[in-house]
Amino acid sequence: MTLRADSARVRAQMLAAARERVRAGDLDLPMNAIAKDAGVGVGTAYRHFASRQALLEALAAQSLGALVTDAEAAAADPEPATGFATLLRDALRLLRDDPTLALVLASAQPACLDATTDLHARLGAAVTTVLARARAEGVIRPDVDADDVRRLICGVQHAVDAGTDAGAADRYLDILLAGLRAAR
Amino acid sequence: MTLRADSARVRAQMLAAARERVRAGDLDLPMNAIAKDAGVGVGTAYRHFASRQALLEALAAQSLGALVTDAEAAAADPEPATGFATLLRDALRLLRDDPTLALVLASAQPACLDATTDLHARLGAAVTTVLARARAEGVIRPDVDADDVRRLICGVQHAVDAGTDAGAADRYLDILLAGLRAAR
DNA sequence: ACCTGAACACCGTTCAAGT
DNA sequence: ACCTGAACACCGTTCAAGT
Repeated sequence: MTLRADSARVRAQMLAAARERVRAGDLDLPMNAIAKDAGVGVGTAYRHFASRQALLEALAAQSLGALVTDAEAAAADPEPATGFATLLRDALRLLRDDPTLALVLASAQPACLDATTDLHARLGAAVTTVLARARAEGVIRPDVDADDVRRLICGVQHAVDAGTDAGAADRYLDILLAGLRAAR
Repeated sequence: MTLRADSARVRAQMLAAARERVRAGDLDLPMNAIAKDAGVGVGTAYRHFASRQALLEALAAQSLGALVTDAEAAAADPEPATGFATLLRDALRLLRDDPTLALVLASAQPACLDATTDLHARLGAAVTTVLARARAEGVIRPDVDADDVRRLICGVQHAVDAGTDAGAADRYLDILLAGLRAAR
Protein backbone atom coordinates (compact mmCIF):
# COMPACT_ATOMS: atom_id res chain seq x y z
CA MET A 1 0.00 0.00 0.00
CA THR A 2 2.78 2.42 0.81
CA LEU A 3 4.29 1.35 -2.49
CA ARG A 4 1.12 2.37 -4.26
CA ALA A 5 1.08 5.72 -2.46
CA ASP A 6 4.75 6.26 -3.22
CA SER A 7 4.20 5.46 -6.84
CA ALA A 8 1.35 7.92 -7.08
CA ARG A 9 3.48 10.56 -5.40
CA VAL A 10 6.33 10.08 -7.85
CA ARG A 11 3.93 10.30 -10.74
CA ALA A 12 2.40 13.48 -9.37
CA GLN A 13 5.81 15.02 -8.76
CA MET A 14 6.94 14.24 -12.30
CA LEU A 15 3.79 15.78 -13.74
CA ALA A 16 4.10 18.84 -11.50
CA ALA A 17 7.74 19.34 -12.47
CA ALA A 18 6.90 18.95 -16.14
CA ARG A 19 3.95 21.31 -15.93
CA GLU A 20 6.11 23.87 -14.20
CA ARG A 21 8.47 23.82 -17.19
CA VAL A 22 5.58 24.11 -19.62
CA ARG A 23 4.22 27.04 -17.63
CA ALA A 24 7.66 28.66 -17.95
CA GLY A 25 7.31 28.32 -21.73
CA ASP A 26 9.63 25.38 -22.20
CA LEU A 27 8.10 22.51 -24.17
CA ASP A 28 11.31 20.48 -24.40
CA LEU A 29 10.41 18.24 -21.47
CA PRO A 30 13.85 16.62 -20.99
CA MET A 31 13.35 13.45 -18.96
CA ASN A 32 16.68 13.75 -17.13
CA ALA A 33 16.00 17.32 -16.01
CA ILE A 34 12.40 16.63 -15.02
CA ALA A 35 13.45 13.55 -13.06
CA LYS A 36 15.97 15.70 -11.20
CA ASP A 37 13.33 18.41 -10.62
CA ALA A 38 11.00 15.75 -9.25
CA GLY A 39 13.74 14.33 -7.03
CA VAL A 40 13.76 10.85 -8.58
CA GLY A 41 16.27 8.87 -10.63
CA VAL A 42 15.91 8.80 -14.40
CA GLY A 43 15.13 5.11 -14.32
CA THR A 44 12.19 5.74 -12.01
CA ALA A 45 10.97 8.46 -14.33
CA TYR A 46 10.97 5.92 -17.15
CA ARG A 47 9.11 3.39 -15.06
CA HIS A 48 6.24 5.85 -14.82
CA PHE A 49 6.42 7.31 -18.32
CA ALA A 50 7.78 4.99 -20.97
CA SER A 51 8.97 7.86 -23.16
CA ARG A 52 8.98 11.61 -23.52
CA GLN A 53 5.86 11.25 -25.68
CA ALA A 54 4.08 9.30 -22.91
CA LEU A 55 4.84 12.09 -20.44
CA LEU A 56 3.55 14.63 -22.95
CA GLU A 57 0.32 12.71 -23.42
CA ALA A 58 -0.14 12.38 -19.68
CA LEU A 59 0.27 16.14 -19.38
CA ALA A 60 -2.23 16.78 -22.16
CA ALA A 61 -4.77 14.27 -20.84
CA GLN A 62 -6.55 16.76 -18.61
CA SER A 63 -7.05 19.31 -21.39
CA LEU A 64 -7.99 16.59 -23.84
CA GLY A 65 -10.56 15.32 -21.36
CA ALA A 66 -11.98 18.81 -21.01
CA LEU A 67 -12.24 19.04 -24.78
CA VAL A 68 -14.11 15.75 -24.93
CA THR A 69 -16.54 17.02 -22.31
CA ASP A 70 -17.09 20.23 -24.27
CA ALA A 71 -17.59 18.32 -27.50
CA GLU A 72 -20.15 16.03 -25.91
CA ALA A 73 -21.99 19.06 -24.55
CA ALA A 74 -21.87 20.66 -28.00
CA ALA A 75 -23.33 17.50 -29.50
CA ALA A 76 -26.31 17.93 -27.16
CA ASP A 77 -26.82 21.65 -27.83
CA PRO A 78 -30.44 22.33 -28.82
CA GLU A 79 -29.18 24.59 -31.60
CA PRO A 80 -26.78 22.66 -33.92
CA ALA A 81 -25.18 25.80 -35.35
CA THR A 82 -24.50 27.13 -31.87
CA GLY A 83 -23.11 23.80 -30.74
CA PHE A 84 -20.70 23.75 -33.65
CA ALA A 85 -19.45 27.30 -33.11
CA THR A 86 -19.12 26.74 -29.38
CA LEU A 87 -17.11 23.58 -29.98
CA LEU A 88 -14.55 25.37 -32.14
CA ARG A 89 -14.36 28.26 -29.70
CA ASP A 90 -13.83 25.95 -26.72
CA ALA A 91 -11.25 23.90 -28.59
CA LEU A 92 -9.19 26.95 -29.48
CA ARG A 93 -9.38 28.26 -25.91
CA LEU A 94 -8.14 24.92 -24.53
CA LEU A 95 -5.38 24.75 -27.15
CA ARG A 96 -4.20 28.20 -26.20
CA ASP A 97 -4.34 27.54 -22.48
CA ASP A 98 -2.34 24.32 -22.70
CA PRO A 99 0.41 24.08 -25.33
CA THR A 100 0.78 20.34 -24.72
CA LEU A 101 -2.75 19.80 -26.03
CA ALA A 102 -1.74 21.26 -29.41
CA LEU A 103 1.18 18.82 -29.67
CA VAL A 104 -0.98 15.81 -28.87
CA LEU A 105 -4.03 16.85 -30.89
CA ALA A 106 -2.08 17.86 -34.00
CA SER A 107 0.03 14.72 -34.11
CA ALA A 108 -0.55 12.54 -37.13
CA GLN A 109 1.12 9.64 -35.28
CA PRO A 110 -0.89 7.14 -33.22
CA ALA A 111 -0.98 7.84 -29.49
CA CYS A 112 1.36 5.96 -27.20
CA LEU A 113 -1.01 5.89 -24.20
CA ASP A 114 -4.27 3.96 -24.36
CA ALA A 115 -5.93 6.77 -22.45
CA THR A 116 -5.05 9.17 -25.26
CA THR A 117 -6.44 6.79 -27.88
CA ASP A 118 -9.68 6.49 -25.91
CA LEU A 119 -10.07 10.24 -25.53
CA HIS A 120 -9.38 10.73 -29.23
CA ALA A 121 -12.07 8.18 -30.07
CA ARG A 122 -14.63 9.83 -27.81
CA LEU A 123 -13.73 13.22 -29.25
CA GLY A 124 -14.12 11.96 -32.80
CA ALA A 125 -17.53 10.49 -32.02
CA ALA A 126 -18.79 13.68 -30.39
CA VAL A 127 -17.50 15.92 -33.17
CA THR A 128 -19.04 13.62 -35.77
CA THR A 129 -22.40 14.09 -34.05
CA VAL A 130 -21.96 17.86 -33.91
CA LEU A 131 -21.16 17.90 -37.64
CA ALA A 132 -24.04 15.60 -38.59
CA ARG A 133 -26.53 17.82 -36.79
CA ALA A 134 -25.09 21.02 -38.29
CA ARG A 135 -25.05 19.46 -41.74
CA ALA A 136 -28.67 18.37 -41.38
CA GLU A 137 -29.58 22.01 -40.83
CA GLY A 138 -27.47 23.06 -43.82
CA VAL A 139 -25.33 25.43 -41.78
CA ILE A 140 -21.93 23.96 -42.71
CA ARG A 141 -20.33 22.74 -45.89
CA PRO A 142 -20.88 19.00 -46.35
CA ASP A 143 -17.31 18.02 -47.26
CA VAL A 144 -15.87 18.32 -43.76
CA ASP A 145 -15.56 15.50 -41.25
CA ALA A 146 -14.42 15.27 -37.62
CA ASP A 147 -10.79 14.75 -38.56
CA ASP A 148 -10.88 17.86 -40.75
CA VAL A 149 -12.19 19.86 -37.78
CA ARG A 150 -9.37 18.55 -35.59
CA ARG A 151 -6.75 19.46 -38.18
CA LEU A 152 -8.25 22.85 -39.00
CA ILE A 153 -8.53 24.01 -35.41
CA CYS A 154 -4.93 22.91 -34.81
CA GLY A 155 -4.02 24.89 -37.91
CA VAL A 156 -5.70 27.98 -36.48
CA GLN A 157 -3.79 27.51 -33.23
CA HIS A 158 -0.57 27.22 -35.22
CA ALA A 159 -1.39 30.46 -37.05
CA VAL A 160 -2.11 32.20 -33.75
CA ASP A 161 1.22 30.94 -32.40
CA ALA A 162 3.13 32.23 -35.43
CA GLY A 163 2.79 35.81 -34.24
CA THR A 164 2.18 38.00 -31.22
CA ASP A 165 -1.00 39.87 -32.19
CA ALA A 166 -3.39 39.72 -29.24
CA GLY A 167 -6.57 39.74 -31.32
CA ALA A 168 -5.49 37.10 -33.81
CA ALA A 169 -7.22 34.17 -32.11
CA ASP A 170 -10.72 35.66 -32.34
CA ARG A 171 -10.16 36.86 -35.88
CA TYR A 172 -8.79 33.56 -37.17
CA LEU A 173 -11.57 31.62 -35.48
CA ASP A 174 -14.09 33.92 -37.15
CA ILE A 175 -12.42 33.31 -40.53
CA LEU A 176 -12.55 29.55 -40.03
CA LEU A 177 -16.21 29.63 -38.99
CA ALA A 178 -17.06 31.78 -42.01
CA GLY A 179 -15.15 29.43 -44.30
CA LEU A 180 -16.93 26.37 -42.95
CA ARG A 181 -20.31 28.04 -43.13
CA ALA A 182 -19.93 29.04 -46.75
CA ALA A 183 -21.91 27.03 -49.26
CA ARG A 184 -19.98 24.68 -51.44
CA MET B 1 40.65 31.84 -56.45
CA THR B 2 40.81 28.12 -55.89
CA LEU B 3 39.87 28.90 -52.31
CA ARG B 4 36.77 30.67 -53.54
CA ALA B 5 35.86 27.74 -55.78
CA ASP B 6 36.52 25.29 -52.98
CA SER B 7 34.39 27.29 -50.63
CA ALA B 8 31.52 27.33 -53.08
CA ARG B 9 31.89 23.59 -53.57
CA VAL B 10 31.74 22.91 -49.83
CA ARG B 11 28.67 25.08 -49.51
CA ALA B 12 26.98 23.30 -52.41
CA GLN B 13 27.87 19.89 -50.99
CA MET B 14 26.45 20.81 -47.59
CA LEU B 15 23.20 22.04 -49.14
CA ALA B 16 22.96 18.96 -51.36
CA ALA B 17 23.53 16.63 -48.41
CA ALA B 18 20.95 18.51 -46.33
CA ARG B 19 18.42 18.54 -49.14
CA GLU B 20 18.88 14.83 -49.61
CA ARG B 21 17.91 14.28 -45.98
CA VAL B 22 14.90 16.55 -46.33
CA ARG B 23 13.87 14.67 -49.46
CA ALA B 24 14.08 11.47 -47.42
CA GLY B 25 11.62 13.01 -44.98
CA ASP B 26 14.09 13.86 -42.23
CA LEU B 27 13.89 17.47 -41.07
CA ASP B 28 16.32 17.04 -38.17
CA LEU B 29 19.31 18.41 -40.14
CA PRO B 30 22.04 17.35 -37.68
CA MET B 31 25.16 19.38 -38.51
CA ASN B 32 27.58 16.58 -37.61
CA ALA B 33 25.85 14.05 -39.85
CA ILE B 34 25.43 16.48 -42.75
CA ALA B 35 29.08 17.52 -42.52
CA LYS B 36 30.04 13.86 -42.71
CA ASP B 37 27.66 13.31 -45.66
CA ALA B 38 29.25 16.30 -47.39
CA GLY B 39 32.74 15.00 -46.64
CA VAL B 40 33.87 17.99 -44.57
CA GLY B 41 34.76 18.50 -40.93
CA VAL B 42 32.13 19.87 -38.55
CA GLY B 43 34.17 23.04 -38.07
CA THR B 44 34.08 23.69 -41.80
CA ALA B 45 30.35 23.15 -41.82
CA TYR B 46 30.02 25.81 -39.15
CA ARG B 47 32.23 28.21 -41.11
CA HIS B 48 29.66 28.09 -43.89
CA PHE B 49 26.50 27.96 -41.81
CA ALA B 50 26.72 29.60 -38.41
CA SER B 51 23.99 27.40 -36.93
CA ARG B 52 21.44 24.76 -37.77
CA GLN B 53 18.92 27.56 -38.27
CA ALA B 54 21.23 29.28 -40.79
CA LEU B 55 21.47 26.04 -42.78
CA LEU B 56 17.69 25.71 -42.66
CA GLU B 57 17.20 29.24 -43.94
CA ALA B 58 19.72 28.68 -46.71
CA LEU B 59 17.77 25.58 -47.73
CA ALA B 60 14.47 27.46 -47.67
CA ALA B 61 15.84 30.49 -49.55
CA GLN B 62 15.05 29.11 -52.98
CA SER B 63 11.41 28.36 -52.15
CA LEU B 64 11.06 31.65 -50.32
CA GLY B 65 12.43 33.45 -53.36
CA ALA B 66 9.91 31.67 -55.57
CA LEU B 67 7.14 32.73 -53.21
CA VAL B 68 8.29 36.36 -53.42
CA THR B 69 8.26 36.17 -57.20
CA ASP B 70 4.75 34.72 -57.17
CA ALA B 71 3.54 37.36 -54.72
CA GLU B 72 4.96 40.17 -56.85
CA ALA B 73 3.23 38.70 -59.90
CA ALA B 74 -0.02 38.44 -57.93
CA ALA B 75 0.33 42.11 -56.96
CA ALA B 76 0.38 42.95 -60.66
CA ASP B 77 -2.55 40.73 -61.63
CA PRO B 78 -5.14 42.76 -63.56
CA GLU B 79 -7.87 41.14 -61.48
CA PRO B 80 -7.22 41.75 -57.74
CA ALA B 81 -9.45 38.89 -56.60
CA THR B 82 -7.68 36.47 -58.92
CA GLY B 83 -4.26 37.71 -57.78
CA PHE B 84 -5.20 37.12 -54.17
CA ALA B 85 -6.51 33.60 -54.75
CA THR B 86 -3.52 32.72 -56.91
CA LEU B 87 -1.14 33.95 -54.22
CA LEU B 88 -2.63 31.68 -51.58
CA ARG B 89 -2.72 28.73 -53.96
CA ASP B 90 0.93 29.23 -54.97
CA ALA B 91 2.03 29.69 -51.38
CA LEU B 92 0.40 26.45 -50.28
CA ARG B 93 1.90 24.58 -53.22
CA LEU B 94 5.40 25.84 -52.37
CA LEU B 95 4.90 25.03 -48.68
CA ARG B 96 3.90 21.50 -49.56
CA ASP B 97 6.74 20.99 -52.00
CA ASP B 98 9.42 22.18 -49.58
CA PRO B 99 8.95 21.41 -45.88
CA THR B 100 11.81 23.74 -44.94
CA LEU B 101 9.80 26.70 -46.24
CA ALA B 102 7.08 26.00 -43.69
CA LEU B 103 9.61 26.05 -40.86
CA VAL B 104 11.10 29.37 -41.96
CA LEU B 105 7.84 31.06 -42.92
CA ALA B 106 5.96 30.02 -39.77
CA SER B 107 8.69 31.05 -37.39
CA ALA B 108 7.78 33.90 -35.08
CA GLN B 109 11.50 34.44 -34.38
CA PRO B 110 13.60 36.91 -36.41
CA ALA B 111 15.61 35.38 -39.23
CA CYS B 112 19.29 34.63 -38.68
CA LEU B 113 20.34 35.28 -42.30
CA ASP B 114 20.08 38.75 -43.81
CA ALA B 115 18.91 37.16 -47.06
CA THR B 116 15.92 35.69 -45.24
CA THR B 117 15.06 39.04 -43.67
CA ASP B 118 15.20 40.69 -47.10
CA LEU B 119 12.99 38.06 -48.69
CA HIS B 120 10.52 38.37 -45.84
CA ALA B 121 10.39 42.12 -46.32
CA ARG B 122 9.80 41.83 -50.07
CA LEU B 123 7.14 39.22 -49.45
CA GLY B 124 5.39 41.43 -46.91
CA ALA B 125 5.39 44.37 -49.29
CA ALA B 126 4.00 42.34 -52.19
CA VAL B 127 1.30 40.71 -50.07
CA THR B 128 0.33 44.10 -48.65
CA THR B 129 -0.21 45.33 -52.21
CA VAL B 130 -2.26 42.26 -53.11
CA LEU B 131 -4.42 42.83 -50.04
CA ALA B 132 -4.84 46.56 -50.63
CA ARG B 133 -6.06 45.96 -54.16
CA ALA B 134 -8.42 43.19 -53.13
CA ARG B 135 -9.73 45.30 -50.29
CA ALA B 136 -10.35 48.23 -52.63
CA GLU B 137 -12.61 45.96 -54.65
CA GLY B 138 -14.35 44.77 -51.53
CA VAL B 139 -13.58 41.12 -52.18
CA ILE B 140 -11.88 40.37 -48.84
CA ARG B 141 -12.58 41.21 -45.24
CA PRO B 142 -10.81 44.39 -44.22
CA ASP B 143 -9.34 43.19 -40.92
CA VAL B 144 -6.59 41.04 -42.42
CA ASP B 145 -3.03 42.18 -43.12
CA ALA B 146 0.00 40.59 -44.78
CA ASP B 147 1.20 39.00 -41.56
CA ASP B 148 -2.22 37.43 -41.03
CA VAL B 149 -2.01 35.91 -44.52
CA ARG B 150 1.44 34.48 -43.75
CA ARG B 151 0.23 32.97 -40.50
CA LEU B 152 -3.03 31.64 -41.92
CA ILE B 153 -1.47 29.90 -44.90
CA CYS B 154 1.10 28.32 -42.59
CA GLY B 155 -1.81 27.22 -40.44
CA VAL B 156 -3.47 25.57 -43.44
CA GLN B 157 -0.19 23.81 -44.26
CA HIS B 158 -0.03 22.61 -40.66
CA ALA B 159 -3.58 21.28 -40.90
CA VAL B 160 -2.76 19.48 -44.15
CA ASP B 161 0.32 17.97 -42.48
CA ALA B 162 -1.72 16.73 -39.52
CA GLY B 163 -3.28 13.99 -41.61
CA THR B 164 -2.87 11.87 -44.72
CA ASP B 165 -5.98 12.73 -46.73
CA ALA B 166 -4.91 13.50 -50.31
CA GLY B 167 -7.65 16.02 -51.00
CA ALA B 168 -7.21 18.01 -47.80
CA ALA B 169 -5.00 20.73 -49.27
CA ASP B 170 -7.52 21.88 -51.87
CA ARG B 171 -10.40 21.67 -49.43
CA TYR B 172 -8.65 23.61 -46.66
CA LEU B 173 -7.48 26.26 -49.10
CA ASP B 174 -11.06 26.63 -50.31
CA ILE B 175 -12.25 27.02 -46.72
CA LEU B 176 -9.65 29.71 -46.03
CA LEU B 177 -10.52 31.60 -49.22
CA ALA B 178 -14.22 31.45 -48.36
CA GLY B 179 -13.51 32.65 -44.83
CA LEU B 180 -11.46 35.59 -46.04
CA ARG B 181 -14.02 36.52 -48.69
CA ALA B 182 -16.91 36.58 -46.27
CA ALA B 183 -18.14 40.02 -45.30
CA ARG B 184 -17.37 41.16 -41.79
C1' DA C 1 43.78 31.66 -44.15
C1' DC C 2 41.39 27.57 -43.85
C1' DC C 3 40.48 22.89 -42.38
C1' DT C 4 40.04 19.01 -39.02
C1' DG C 5 38.15 16.40 -35.49
C1' DA C 6 38.56 15.95 -30.49
C1' DA C 7 36.06 17.87 -26.83
C1' DC C 8 32.23 19.86 -24.01
C1' DA C 9 27.67 20.11 -22.50
C1' DC C 10 23.62 18.16 -23.37
C1' DC C 11 19.54 14.67 -24.09
C1' DG C 12 16.77 10.11 -24.68
C1' DT C 13 16.98 5.72 -23.13
C1' DT C 14 18.82 1.39 -20.95
C1' DC C 15 20.42 -1.59 -17.43
C1' DA C 16 23.63 -3.47 -13.89
C1' DA C 17 23.90 -2.84 -9.27
C1' DG C 18 21.96 -1.80 -5.08
C1' DT C 19 17.91 -1.61 -1.21
C1' DA D 1 9.69 -5.34 -6.29
C1' DC D 2 11.45 -0.97 -6.89
C1' DC D 3 14.96 2.54 -7.12
C1' DT D 4 19.42 4.71 -8.55
C1' DG D 5 22.62 6.76 -11.46
C1' DA D 6 26.42 5.41 -14.47
C1' DA D 7 26.65 4.48 -19.21
C1' DC D 8 25.69 4.56 -24.28
C1' DA D 9 24.65 6.72 -28.42
C1' DC D 10 23.57 10.91 -29.97
C1' DC D 11 23.54 16.18 -31.18
C1' DG D 12 24.84 21.43 -31.34
C1' DT D 13 28.68 24.06 -30.99
C1' DT D 14 33.57 25.45 -29.99
C1' DC D 15 38.42 25.59 -30.45
C1' DA D 16 43.28 23.95 -30.18
C1' DA D 17 46.06 21.93 -33.32
C1' DG D 18 47.43 21.11 -37.78
C1' DT D 19 48.24 22.36 -43.20
